[in-house]
Amino acid sequence: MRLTDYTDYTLRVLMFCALNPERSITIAELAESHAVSKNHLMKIVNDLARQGLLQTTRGRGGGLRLLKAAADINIGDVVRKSETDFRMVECFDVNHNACTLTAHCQLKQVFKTALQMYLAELDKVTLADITRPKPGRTQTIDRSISLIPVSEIKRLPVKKPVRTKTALKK
Amino acid sequence: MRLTDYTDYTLRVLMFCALNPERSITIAELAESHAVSKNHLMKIVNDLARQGLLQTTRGRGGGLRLLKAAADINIGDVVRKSETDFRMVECFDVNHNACTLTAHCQLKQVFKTALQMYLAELDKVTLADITRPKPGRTQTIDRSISLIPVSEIKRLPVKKPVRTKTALKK
DNA sequence: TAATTAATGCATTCTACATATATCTTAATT
DNA sequence: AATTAAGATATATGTAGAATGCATTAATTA
Repeated sequence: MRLTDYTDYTLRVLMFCALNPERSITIAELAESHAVSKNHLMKIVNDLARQGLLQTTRGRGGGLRLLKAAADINIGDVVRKSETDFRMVECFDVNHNACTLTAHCQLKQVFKTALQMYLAELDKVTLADITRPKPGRTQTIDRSISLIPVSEIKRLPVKKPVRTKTALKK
Repeated sequence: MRLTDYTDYTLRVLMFCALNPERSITIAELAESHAVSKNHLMKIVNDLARQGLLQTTRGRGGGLRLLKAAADINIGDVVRKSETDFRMVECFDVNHNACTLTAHCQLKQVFKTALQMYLAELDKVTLADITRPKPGRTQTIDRSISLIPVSEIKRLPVKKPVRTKTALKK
């Protein structure tokens, strides 16, 4: 179960803008800072603009700007819109009443509820919440997000090997 | 955000066994009933056996049997073990303290909590819960799970088109 | 009008998941 | 003993969706 990088970058774009509200951000700048392809970011930025979250201006001096206050941008909403689907269990569909007899539909309900809990948690958070510097630290002057290159991240041993499971993990 | 079919089938195998506790289930039977490849199911069954959930016996008359009471099999545990990873946001890792300065790590925390909520919901449910026939219905005699073929399911218009988003969905 | 920036569409690559093939082991029946 | 029915294991192939890349167009401003 994972979210796409697309969603990840979507959030980063928003955060970057929220952290630099006084100026216009270019896609090129984001691309360099996050070590992602400009093209990929363009789609993301474009989607966000269509959603009314970003103002984009072309031409010299152009770039991106948040159209809403960070406190009015809900993370749950953003994730819901950037993920393509939330398919949990691929079970039966309406046109078969077989499922009313089997217990299987109860499973469906279980996952539905779990998903709701997940999203409800994200709904509690706004962009402002996650771009507020943590308390108990002297506020940094430059608030641009500094990130390690994605290329490096991918090499970190975060992921479990693969589904080999030749040996029973104790 | 989605779960794999692997997890889906894992649950179905367990449910099938739970619904037919009195007899031995063969992989061939499961494969036919669920319209999935035998090979795929074999891996699943094998994993479940390694986890100590299933007893498998080879040879004529062999098959599968649950090793634990359905009420003692927790859905959260099953899902945790069958999914390969739960990566939400691909952000920084320990060896970079940069993240302590940025707000980004707060995002990480948000997703971590959301995931916990999700799994906590599944932890409330056991295999017995989801194989208990719904109340308010005469209990069916044959309790084998009847499923429509996966091939058909896949054709149902459950999924959102794709991420085209050429037009702003209102 | 030249330079800078985003918009768009299409093509390509990559990867995890799903499926297939083949061979081996174990056990029961005859 | 031979045969058949079952699972075990390893390897290979197919595939859908995500991630990138490339090329062209449109808008804006100096």
